[in-house]
Amino acid sequence: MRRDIFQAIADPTRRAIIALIALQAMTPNALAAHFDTTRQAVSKHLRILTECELIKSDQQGREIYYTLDIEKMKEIDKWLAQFRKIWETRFNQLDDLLLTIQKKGKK
Amino acid sequence: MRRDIFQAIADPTRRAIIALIALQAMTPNALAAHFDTTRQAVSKHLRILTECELIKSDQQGREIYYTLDIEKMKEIDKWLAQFRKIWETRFNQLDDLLLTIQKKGKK
DNA sequence: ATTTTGAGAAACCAAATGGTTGCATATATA
DNA sequence: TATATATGCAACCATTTGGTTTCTCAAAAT
Repeated sequence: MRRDIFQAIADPTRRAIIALIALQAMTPNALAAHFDTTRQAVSKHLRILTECELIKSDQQGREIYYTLDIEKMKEIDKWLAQFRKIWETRFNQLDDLLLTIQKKGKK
Repeated sequence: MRRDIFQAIADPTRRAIIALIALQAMTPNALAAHFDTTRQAVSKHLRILTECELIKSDQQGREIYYTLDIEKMKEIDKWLAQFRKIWETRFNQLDDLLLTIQKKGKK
């Protein structure tokens, strides 16, 4: 049973859940209303998200509010950093190329 | 058969493949040498990565070089943007808080 | 006190996943 | 020309995944 952020965000429903609770804490019932699945299925997604610490739960009476742990989301960003370095370099290369073309046009 | 970038990067072997060919184009054989699996298994990963357009192939004789399509990687970054907005705001809030504490200490 | 509501856990199921082995094919090399 | 190498594809398999239904439990509401 792999349980890392990348596996967690692989499922579209889980990505939608993340996007929803990023805006405000929500209960499983309220979340389930947004999807074409049972509350139990949503609960399973919440368990997976909890296990990889992307979300936290906060019980209030018989309701449980789930909130996003934005810090954990940064881990995806961290992994992306190595590639961002590349695409920024490429962008600069394109920039240089455009500059060269411009110079040639002027002379 | 879902086939999107998020599902593609869910597998650790595929993430490793992406990281490797980000540095330089590689053949399936060369890639397989880095993992504890058969070349065929790596080939299947390459097919999945190709299907979601994260990589491109470039045949040279009997060898096939695979390269990363860095543009596609930006799509992950685009999805992250909505959350980056949040964590930057939170960071600013913390910043404001620290500033307030500092001011209180001085008066 | 009884009923309703919100939620998680267990048992089950079909489909997807990641791997293997064996095979076919095209390109290099002897 | 015969052989070795690089690759992709198909068939198969065990495990994981995402869903369902049923059940239990605790907290509100009646």
